[in-house]
Amino acid sequence: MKQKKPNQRVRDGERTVALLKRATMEQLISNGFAGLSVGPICERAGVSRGALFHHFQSKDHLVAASFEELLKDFAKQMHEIGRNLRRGAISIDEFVVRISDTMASDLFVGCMEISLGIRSEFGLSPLVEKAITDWRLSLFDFWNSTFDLPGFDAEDRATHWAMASNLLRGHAFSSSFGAGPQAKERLYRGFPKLILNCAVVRPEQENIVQLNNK
Amino acid sequence: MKQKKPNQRVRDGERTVALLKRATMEQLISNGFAGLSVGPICERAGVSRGALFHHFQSKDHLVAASFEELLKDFAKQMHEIGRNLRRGAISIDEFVVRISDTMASDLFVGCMEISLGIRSEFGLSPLVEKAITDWRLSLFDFWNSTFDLPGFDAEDRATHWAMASNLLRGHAFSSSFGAGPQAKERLYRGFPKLILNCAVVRPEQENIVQLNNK
DNA sequence: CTTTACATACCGACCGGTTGGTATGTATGA
DNA sequence: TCATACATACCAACCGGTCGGTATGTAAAG
Repeated sequence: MKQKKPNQRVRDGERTVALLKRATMEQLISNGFAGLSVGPICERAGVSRGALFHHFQSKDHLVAASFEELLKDFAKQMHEIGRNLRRGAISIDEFVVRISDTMASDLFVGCMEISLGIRSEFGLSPLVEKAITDWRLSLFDFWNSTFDLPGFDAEDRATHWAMASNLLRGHAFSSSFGAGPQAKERLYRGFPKLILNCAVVRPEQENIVQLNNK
Repeated sequence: MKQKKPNQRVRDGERTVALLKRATMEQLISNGFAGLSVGPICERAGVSRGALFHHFQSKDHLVAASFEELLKDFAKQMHEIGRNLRRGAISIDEFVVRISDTMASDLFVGCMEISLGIRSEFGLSPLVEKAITDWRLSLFDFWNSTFDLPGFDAEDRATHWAMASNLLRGHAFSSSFGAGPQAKERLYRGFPKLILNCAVVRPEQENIVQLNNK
């Protein structure tokens, strides 16, 4: 009988791992890659150092695992926004506001930190490589499944998404850098004009060819 | 007798300061903000710790001073490219290649590192604030003095530059992140189409209203 | 032209504190 | 009894920064 009585002592590996991953991303976002030390991470998670190194063979492995989850969350949010647009739940203007705000959120700060981090932390790089590739594909997939671009061939579509994502990335960067509130308004005006004038929202029913499953 | 025998000590303050600033930016670019320690910086510069702290009251002051120079170099390069376009020394296509390559260079990696760094290093932030503001103005100035945008009012122009710079920033970021070579080609195609189709290169003779002198 | 005095440039040992990682011990549950 | 989950104490390496002392340049005094 697996009666689930409330434990005093928490002895739950999965929970500890989840706490550690969440604490790692919080610490990364608030203190940067340079301030990403195991001490504060453990404190945040309410877990001892021993527990950390019991579940992860090194700090890099913890960081990589946490980052992977962050990327998944990120992609999930973008897909969700696209789905809402196709469902008609939000307008195009609202769509633009939401994707740019998502891009300019803490999630993306985390991505930037890691991206710069792996330039010098050679041990971390191979651990996150695959997650980043998957993430890129997933975002391209989001764009393709949200918009149709009549008359565009494959390379045109790739260029179109490259420009759209560059715009959002650049905005995200300057925005978490300390740009004024006008920056947002300008993106809300400029993005649809430059990027979406040739795009058509795919109808909800349309079945999309998935580029990568899962 | 003041014979100039081969000295152990060089004794040239300006030279030492310049060496330290250069070494700091090199170290920042190659090892990131997290790897920006005074030890390696001194080693690179061929100078002792004592000399460093003789000329700079803290590491943050050194970093700020170095960053300031990097931003000036950066802005100077952009202005130079704009001048070459107006002189007719380079084509529009060549112009696009050069500004996007400059944006995607090590100089910008340094900017990103510092930008993220000041999010958590509160001591550094006030030391670089002014330099960043000046840099922003200088780049906007570069854009305005290079292109005329017929029919655009002040806010339109600001939005236009915001989009152009966001595109370049986003490209720079993904490019130093590990994007493939197609990313460049796509920017070379997409940037003129989206951004420059409504812009006219100002003639060389035209006198430009300077937004900020120096 | 010397001698003396003093400011500046520089060196490298050293300090307290923090880092990622480990070795060891203990509570828990099957 | 025995593997697992976690805590604690500890380590060597490294961190930014300080300090006493030395080399060097300059300017006034003799």
